Amino acid sequence: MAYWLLKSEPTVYSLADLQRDGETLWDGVRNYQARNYLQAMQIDDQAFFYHSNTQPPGAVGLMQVVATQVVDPTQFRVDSPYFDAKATEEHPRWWTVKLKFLECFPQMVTLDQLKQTFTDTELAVVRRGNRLSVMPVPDPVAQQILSMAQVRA
DNA sequence: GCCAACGTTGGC
DNA sequence: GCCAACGTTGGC
Repeated sequence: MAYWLLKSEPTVYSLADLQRDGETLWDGVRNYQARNYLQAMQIDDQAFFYHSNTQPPGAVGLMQVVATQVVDPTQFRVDSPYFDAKATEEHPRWWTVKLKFLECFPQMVTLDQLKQTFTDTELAVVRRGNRLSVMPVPDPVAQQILSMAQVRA
């Protein structure tokens, strides 16, 4: 079982939204490196929900992968901001995963805490200027984040 | 609101 | 295929 970190701006889609919905399709990712990570995800992998563009930013909860290799439907919708004219039903360009809510951390693990604890090779999100919205988290790093969040690992 | 980082686009 | 211009992300 692997761990990941997924960013979302809470004004767009927050952990509270996921808690309400139960599960969600993580659609709209339009970056090839992020897509490749999404394609590498396996059922039962877990992902940290990271709130970006907030004060403070940080990891706020945990999700679980419940469906993999899902074709992102927004690429075909002309009225969607994620529409991609080069994608066809026969040859889609963008895949994603479905995630379910697992838990909301008793306390947020802030970016500041993450920066104090990990190097940018251990955890890419702490690298200055990093814009990648989907990234792997090595298992020992994930265990440590869980303990910082006061969640039993 | 500013701007660093960096991916994408398009002219050549 | 190079690279300047541009657009976006996201911390500060």
